[in-house]
Amino acid sequence: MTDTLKIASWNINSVRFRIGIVEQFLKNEAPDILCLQETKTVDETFPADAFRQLGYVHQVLNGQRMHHGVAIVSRVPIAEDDRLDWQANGEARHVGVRLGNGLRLENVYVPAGGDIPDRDLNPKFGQKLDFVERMTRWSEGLDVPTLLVGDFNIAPLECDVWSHKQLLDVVSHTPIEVEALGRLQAAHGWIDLGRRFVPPPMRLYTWWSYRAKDWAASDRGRRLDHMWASPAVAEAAVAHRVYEDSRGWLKPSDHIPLLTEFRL
DNA sequence: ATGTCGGCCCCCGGCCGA
Repeated sequence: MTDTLKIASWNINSVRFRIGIVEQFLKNEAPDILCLQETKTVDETFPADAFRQLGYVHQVLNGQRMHHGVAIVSRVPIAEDDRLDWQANGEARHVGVRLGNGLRLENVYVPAGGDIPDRDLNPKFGQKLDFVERMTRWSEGLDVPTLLVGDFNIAPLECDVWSHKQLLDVVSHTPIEVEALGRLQAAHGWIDLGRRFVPPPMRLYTWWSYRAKDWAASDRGRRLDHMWASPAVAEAAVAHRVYEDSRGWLKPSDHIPLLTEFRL
């Protein structure tokens, strides 16, 4: 008997403000597990009941006041929850769990990194690079099948952005970030599921700025969100897609959900 | 350079971070 498992990841930009579209997404797609980033709430005011009513009774939260915050909600049991601080400053940017089948699921919100791509002029950029470096050290020591998902805030490939040339100096697509992300990927042999299923040079974006007059018409997107799998886990992935519809919904997040289906 | 969001509060307009 084969068992399918559908896992979603979404930077929601305030889970309380957008709980309505989260419910809509869960009703439409019925993933087994949803990983959220930028929940922007402490755990006490996380909309736990709304998720419970849709069957997502297993909830592992790592929230904080005002900014950041991550969560995993699930219809299947999750255990051994873990919260790592890859920035060493107390911000809530990671939560990990283990599934019943042994798979580890790690949900991360990498710092955006500010506007200036220079760690001397902009400490936030340095913190972002240091965060990715700590993830790299962590990846080197990984010895369990793992799925790493979330908002990495880096679009590595030329076809991951609307204009490679115009974004070379824009934080999220600078060579220094792309190289750091490359070292992270190599540290565990991570398989980029997005590009396994939508290979270059195909267009694949997960984020469109709120500042565009018409996000769909200008289509100035970036692929900032990712799902990376250990090699053995990637073998079990049978489908992957992004849910672009939700960017056009009322009061949307600027990010869209990613979905991967596994046959285990 | 701009644009638009959500959340916050010496409470509702002006910031911060994205």
